[in-house]
Amino acid sequence: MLREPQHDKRIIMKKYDHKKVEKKWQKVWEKEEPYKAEDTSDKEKFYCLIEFPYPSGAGLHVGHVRSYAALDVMVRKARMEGKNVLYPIGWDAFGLPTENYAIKHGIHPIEATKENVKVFKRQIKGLGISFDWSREINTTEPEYYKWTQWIFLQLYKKGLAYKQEMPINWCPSCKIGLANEEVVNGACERCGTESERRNIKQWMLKITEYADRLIEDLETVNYLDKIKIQQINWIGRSYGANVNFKVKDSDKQVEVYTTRPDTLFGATYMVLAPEHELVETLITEEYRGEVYEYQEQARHKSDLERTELSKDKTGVFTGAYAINPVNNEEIPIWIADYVLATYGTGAIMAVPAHDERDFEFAKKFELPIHEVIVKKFGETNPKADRRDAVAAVVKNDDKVLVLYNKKFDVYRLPSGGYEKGETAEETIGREMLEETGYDDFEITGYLGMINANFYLVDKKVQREKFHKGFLITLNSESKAETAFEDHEDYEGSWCTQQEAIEKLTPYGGGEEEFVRRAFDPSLKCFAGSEGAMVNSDFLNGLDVENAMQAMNKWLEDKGIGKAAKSYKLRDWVFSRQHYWGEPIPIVFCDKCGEVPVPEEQLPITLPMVEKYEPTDTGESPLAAIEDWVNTTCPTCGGVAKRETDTMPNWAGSSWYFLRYLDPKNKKEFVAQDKLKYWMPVDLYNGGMEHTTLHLLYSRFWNKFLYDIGAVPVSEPYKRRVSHGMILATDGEKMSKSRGNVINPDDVVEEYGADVLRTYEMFIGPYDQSVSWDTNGIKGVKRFLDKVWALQEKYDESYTFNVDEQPGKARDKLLHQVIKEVTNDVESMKFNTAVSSIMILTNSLWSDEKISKFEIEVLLSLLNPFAPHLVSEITETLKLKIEKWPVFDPEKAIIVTKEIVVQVNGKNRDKIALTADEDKFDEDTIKELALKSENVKKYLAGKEPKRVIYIKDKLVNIVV
RNA sequence: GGGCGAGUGGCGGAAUUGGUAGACGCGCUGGACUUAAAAUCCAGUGGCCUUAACAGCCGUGAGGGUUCAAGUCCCUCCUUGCCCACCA
Repeated sequence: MLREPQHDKRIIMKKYDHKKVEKKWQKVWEKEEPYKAEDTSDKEKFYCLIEFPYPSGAGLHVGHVRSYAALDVMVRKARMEGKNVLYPIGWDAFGLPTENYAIKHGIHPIEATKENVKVFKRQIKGLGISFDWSREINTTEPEYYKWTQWIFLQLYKKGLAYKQEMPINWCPSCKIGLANEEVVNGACERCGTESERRNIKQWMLKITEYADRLIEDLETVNYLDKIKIQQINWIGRSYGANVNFKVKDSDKQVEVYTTRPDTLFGATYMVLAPEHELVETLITEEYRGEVYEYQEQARHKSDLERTELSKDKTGVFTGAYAINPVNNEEIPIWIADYVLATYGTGAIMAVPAHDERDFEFAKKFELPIHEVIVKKFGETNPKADRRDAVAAVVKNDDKVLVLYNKKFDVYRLPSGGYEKGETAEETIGREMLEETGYDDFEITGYLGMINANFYLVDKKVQREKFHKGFLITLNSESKAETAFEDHEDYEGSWCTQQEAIEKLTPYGGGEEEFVRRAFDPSLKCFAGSEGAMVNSDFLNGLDVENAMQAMNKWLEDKGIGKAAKSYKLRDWVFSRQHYWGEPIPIVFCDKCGEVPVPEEQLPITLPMVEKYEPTDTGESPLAAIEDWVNTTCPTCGGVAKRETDTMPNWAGSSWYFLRYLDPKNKKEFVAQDKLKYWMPVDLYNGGMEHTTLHLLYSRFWNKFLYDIGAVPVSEPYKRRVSHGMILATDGEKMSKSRGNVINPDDVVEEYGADVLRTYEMFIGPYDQSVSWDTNGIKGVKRFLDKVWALQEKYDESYTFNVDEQPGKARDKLLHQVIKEVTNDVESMKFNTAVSSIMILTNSLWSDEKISKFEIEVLLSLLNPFAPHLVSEITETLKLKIEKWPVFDPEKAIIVTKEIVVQVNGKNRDKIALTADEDKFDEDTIKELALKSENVKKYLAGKEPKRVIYIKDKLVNIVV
């Protein structure tokens, strides 16, 4: 018998020549510019923004490719869906790396930037990313930074830009100011000399004025949760109160900021930051020497040292006392570097009983600790019998003594109430002896007070107990013989921390808290919100929230303080003493003072200079260019000098998304009609490292521009997403020094841009970091080769029958894949999108002929990922794939062909559904399931209790 | 110390959000083609038991819990990544 020849599926067609094909299509796109956005249109707009790159000498990184390609997939799909797409690109080129490169190689930063941009541009174009190149911008071109300077002037006019003395990091050897990132382990990155702090007058922008809106408006945008949370934490808003403390024997006052005004009765000392301006006027003669010495030390400590030594508190007494306004107690005023000059008022009231830092400080310097808030267990009951009591945590290395009451089956600590005239210590000593019998012990610690509200089973009363805990250490196992007389019901046992907590908790007396505190001393300064006030006069018995309100009201009534907010966010230091940045458009005139440059004189261009090194004085190199610095005053025409500081490189990137809309406009920074059409940005992708600085700065600038009526929306970005890093094959960060860098040029050369793009989409979840896998890329190449080879199977005249199998199944698959790819691309799950296209490809591969519909669907879906290859096949086969395919929801429903039958949740059988599957209803399927031989075996004659049916999925029989 | 995540085969990772765990890809094994290799094609591939098949048992960091049913929800713990870090 003649066997039918098996059809040969090997790729015998001429191999796909990526070099030729990709170059060809890149030329076509260069010439025809199909990716130009229309300035205005009736079409729905889609503004898709990628963080523009810093054109460094290192060239494009595979990490750039990941996000550029991802958004390229989204915009190519959007275009196929008929949207007017804006996907622009530009260069964020001001900044230190280029300046350092220029200094090192003697090349002007302008030239260096040009070179780097050229490389980046060639690389990006070689990837076939569909940027609208007609809108390319560069932050270092005067036509661009003219408007950066213009925005600065607007900020200045509104009082949001001001000059102030600020400490900067200073390298005494290089004689330059250092950016934070240039200080490595407290030393200059370049020469290794230890850096110092110097005060220099700096331009500042009042971003703190926008802090509340920067938090609140996050509710109106769609950012990843982790991005929102990071921004909120960075801004760090807290609510509390400012309180004025009078200084004893003086007319001076010290204002402190606290988030816990409710604990004011527990303030037993006060601490000022060493830099606090009042320190000088407060110190008494006796302590002057010590204070000065401490201040001097603090000045030389870098931030790093200050935090590294965070556990070990340091400080000195000033000799002065303040008066606690609530109880008129005299409290000593100290200075310590654990208090930051830049946060709050630079001074605190210390409540050592309820703040861990204050607690450590108080322990070290033996300052008093007053408990004013106790942790609460159970709900307060007004009818409860109120008692004061003490409890003992008898602890040896890692075990504590727990008593068991046989009669009532409860566990307790040795404890009891006071007898007349007893101190707490005497009570605990007596109870120890009575309940445990031990007679050779010491009190080695106090564990604080708790407030327990519970039903006492042994006495049958509702009780509210104010309970003090003491840590007890046994000196020996010695026991008194008579002790157990009254307590024969008790039996002691040694328990681990966990055992003790588990045993004591059911009792309801909260004694387990003492055990926790015995093992973790930091818990002693309880400061939670579930507490009750004690030792606090008019606050006693209140919960924390009410106590805070009551205290705030009291402070306001007495004029001593008032409710206040504070932020971790500081104003933005906007000056740099460097050459390669936008000159700040301000002039200093002897007569008129600080004068803004009139708008019509913009841009203030950077002069060409020979040397870019900062000067010995810490001024920008611009200070040395006399014919640039010396100018005339715009107001009086007299002699004046230009500001020589430049802007940080965050400046240009704070508004570039606006300039893309109208990059060549000479009259305005952007025309209003274009802003109205395009803003806000629909999708903005960037690295997590820019979440706190760039993202916050640009939101701030946009809000400011909105306030002055220059832009139409308050929030610039509708949706913000973030890509994960691409790590080297060893799982480490790619770096030159490790020698593990993958250069995209090499990959494009060997495999082609389409393979690189598709591989990076397939490599893993877009928002997670992934390691490069040299083998993985081969799999993607095979996949694209297979698509290429499918051309051979294409038969224009072939169609398949959708009413009969297998045509029906194929039709279903096509719709399912369209659905999955459509949804996955929208939710940026590119890896599973590629996987779905692979499944379709494999399915088509097993057929001898492919219809027009099939190949068009495949190529349409693949086009955003591998546009060169798809364009080439489309042209060769004379196909049309201009539109994104649409799925039929009916057909795209995934119905499994089998129903799983479980017995007690374990898979036991499957029921195959035949062609007329629609006929099967619930009862039929349940019946079929019960008839199954295998099911019968497991039922073993028993009657099923319940039969659960999940449509099209499974039957579970419960016995 | 605080905040946010993550833990699934030999590897990268899927899982319609509580319903057949391991899609897709890599790697590996066997076969076809070849003088041979590469490339390509076909088949298999979580572990254990088994010559093999059938069947079975185990299995999503560990331990408990909720449920007819848990990778998915709840509690405790372990490991790990990133960001911030004396913020009163």
